[in-house]
Amino acid sequence: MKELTKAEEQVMQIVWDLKETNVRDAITCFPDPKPAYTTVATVMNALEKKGFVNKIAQGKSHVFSVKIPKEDYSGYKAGALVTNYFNGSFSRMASFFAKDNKLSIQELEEMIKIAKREINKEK
Amino acid sequence: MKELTKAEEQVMQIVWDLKETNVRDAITCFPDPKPAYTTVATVMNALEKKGFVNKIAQGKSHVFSVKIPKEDYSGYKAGALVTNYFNGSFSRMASFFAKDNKLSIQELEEMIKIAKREINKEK
DNA sequence: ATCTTATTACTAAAACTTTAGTAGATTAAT
DNA sequence: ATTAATCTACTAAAGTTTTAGTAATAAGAT
Repeated sequence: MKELTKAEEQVMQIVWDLKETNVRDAITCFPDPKPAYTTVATVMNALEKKGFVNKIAQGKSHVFSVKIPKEDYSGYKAGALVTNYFNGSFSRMASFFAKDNKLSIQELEEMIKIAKREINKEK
Repeated sequence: MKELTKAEEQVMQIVWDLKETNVRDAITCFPDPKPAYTTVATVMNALEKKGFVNKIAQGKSHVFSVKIPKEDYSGYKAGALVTNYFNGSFSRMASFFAKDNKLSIQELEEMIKIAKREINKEK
């Protein structure tokens, strides 16, 4: 999996959001001050070259659509984070979040449910 | 919290590991081909400027020691990941890991324990 | 058909990151 | 005290990323 740079990631988040978009529409999703048209176009082309989006001619412009789903990249990034910052242990990360009160009761209960469901799957 | 660049992060991981170190010792932790002495020294100084390490003269050289604990930066990175890739929901991330069979039974049980402990804390 | 507007491909300037050299200072050895 | 080795501060080249301009092209309006 190729890495995205900051700028590429920002544009890619918009593509993931919209599923598909042309340059003009993508720009409207940027906070002010909005980047130049050609800036976004350049990044879009980089995303295509890296295989993250498809580029299809449509009318006088191009439509860029998701090629690598957000989930794929999320998984890649999450895996790297756990490896580099939590000794490869997910529960270590969970414990970190829990300690910091970053998790609501609801989220904790949801986590228990998920964990139990997975444990039963294995049996 | 300031962001670390790739090179800075690599050096910082070594400092976190060793707690404190001079440039020469840090270099031994690099895989071959090892970077030049001055390269590591430059990055160390950048880390000091960013407030991640302390720099103390000791004998003819300097000792760099952890100033921002790994946990602080880990938390920052994990928070950003959850925000940007899991809709701000940690349990969504947990579920993602669980589905992918990236979690062992042991880890899942550990997670349940952690969650239960936290839930009881709140009562 | 000409003019205007939108889009793209190509290019490049500006900013940032990485890597390391050089000169000078400090220490250690003889 | 001269020499050798090590370290730092400063500087800068090389590489990468970000941003956007310019020229060419295509579409739409009158």
